[in-house]
Amino acid sequence: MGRGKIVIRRIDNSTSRQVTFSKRRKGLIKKAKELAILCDAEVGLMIFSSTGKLYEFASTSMKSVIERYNSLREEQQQLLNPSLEVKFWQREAAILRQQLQNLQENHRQLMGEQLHGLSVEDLQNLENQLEMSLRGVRMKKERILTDEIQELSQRGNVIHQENVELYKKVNLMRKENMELYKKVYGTRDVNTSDGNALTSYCFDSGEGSHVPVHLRLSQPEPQNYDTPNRSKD
Amino acid sequence: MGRGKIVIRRIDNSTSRQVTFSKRRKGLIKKAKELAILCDAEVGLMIFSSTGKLYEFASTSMKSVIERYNSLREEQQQLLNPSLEVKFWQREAAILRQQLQNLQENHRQLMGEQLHGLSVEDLQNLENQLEMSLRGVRMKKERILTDEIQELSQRGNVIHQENVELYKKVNLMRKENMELYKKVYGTRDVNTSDGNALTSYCFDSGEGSHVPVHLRLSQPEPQNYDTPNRSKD
DNA sequence: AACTATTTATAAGA
DNA sequence: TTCTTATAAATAGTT
Repeated sequence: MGRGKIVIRRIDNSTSRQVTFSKRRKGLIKKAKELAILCDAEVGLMIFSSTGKLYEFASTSMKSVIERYNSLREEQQQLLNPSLEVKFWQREAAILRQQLQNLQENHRQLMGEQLHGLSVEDLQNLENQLEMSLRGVRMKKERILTDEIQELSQRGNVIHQENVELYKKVNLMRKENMELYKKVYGTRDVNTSDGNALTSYCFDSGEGSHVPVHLRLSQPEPQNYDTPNRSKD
Repeated sequence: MGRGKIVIRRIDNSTSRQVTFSKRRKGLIKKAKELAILCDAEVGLMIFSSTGKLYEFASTSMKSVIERYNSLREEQQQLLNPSLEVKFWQREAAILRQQLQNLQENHRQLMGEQLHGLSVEDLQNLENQLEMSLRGVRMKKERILTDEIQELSQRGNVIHQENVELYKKVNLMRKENMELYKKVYGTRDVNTSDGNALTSYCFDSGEGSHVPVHLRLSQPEPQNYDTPNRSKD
């Protein structure tokens, strides 16, 4: 991650070590912040430089982090206030914090935003009605859209069928034209004769290959589009 | 540092958040280790996941780091005599308990449980919230469907254009055929002559009018379906 | 959990 | 210390 690769081992040069400490400490704290924010974690970081200077970061407060840590590492309770009452409240707060976080998680998953000051007896009925009405609208709209897709597919198929029929006719007529042409001009080279009658032959044979390209119109696609729609819901 | 740039903000998706937590926690601890080794520093790192699980790193021992930290924060420790500390945690617990109750109430309301004393204003808020949560999914689905409709419309139009071109060719060839026919059979009535050459003429003139029917294929529809989507949300 | 295209961190140099 | 730049490393999105 720099001009050259380095081995992770104590930097002998004091100045270099100081510079690297400064850079990396900054980077480490930045990453600790990002982790706390991105992942909703509580992070505490304490760094003592080789000269004894303290640098710290805590997503909440170092006190809170240490208390929490100690409540999970009870043997270190002695480091702080040994009062039983303090312990009691620490544990209480830890439990509450845990419950709060669990509930927040659920709540966010449900709504994304917070609701305030609601408490009414018919709220459940109302919510159910609301959801049902929204569901109805949604289904209706989807029905319309999928119907339209089918309609379009069918129209496309019909038009394509006509396309195919027209090609057949063109080919048929070309053959007839050929024969009539021979009857008119005998075995003479067609390219050297009256161009007026020939333009249409060349026209057709030159472009005849580009229609079949569109033969597959909307036959497999409607199914393919449907599947992701459902899996995304 | 990844396939795309990200904004440092809580990751909404729980699975993504967990994966990212796992990756970045590992990276953060690695960097803490490196800093301690490279720069001869004493580092302590505590990470509580959003589910409350503790991950820690200490270059020496967490006990040592916390002791050192506390000894450097002694002035603050002294401010927190036992009685003050108890008050601190009582306050902490009270705040958390209040938050928890608020959240629990909201949660129940969302789930349609616990219902007492509903006001119209609260109801409106709830309705809006529910609608908002549904909006995202709905819009995404509709986007997919309307995209598919446009795709089908365009394909239909392309094929229709080919159809029109083919009709032009057929008419052109019919004219040429007519003239050639006259040259072969003179002014005799065409209907009494060799039927082989005639079938295609009748075929075309009989069906020439039904293609323009499909000209309007799905030109106004995509816009019409879009509008109600927005007004309904 | 592995893969890789990208972004980010940072070693070296000024 | 801070800036710059070439390069190593981390990691976001994907499979």
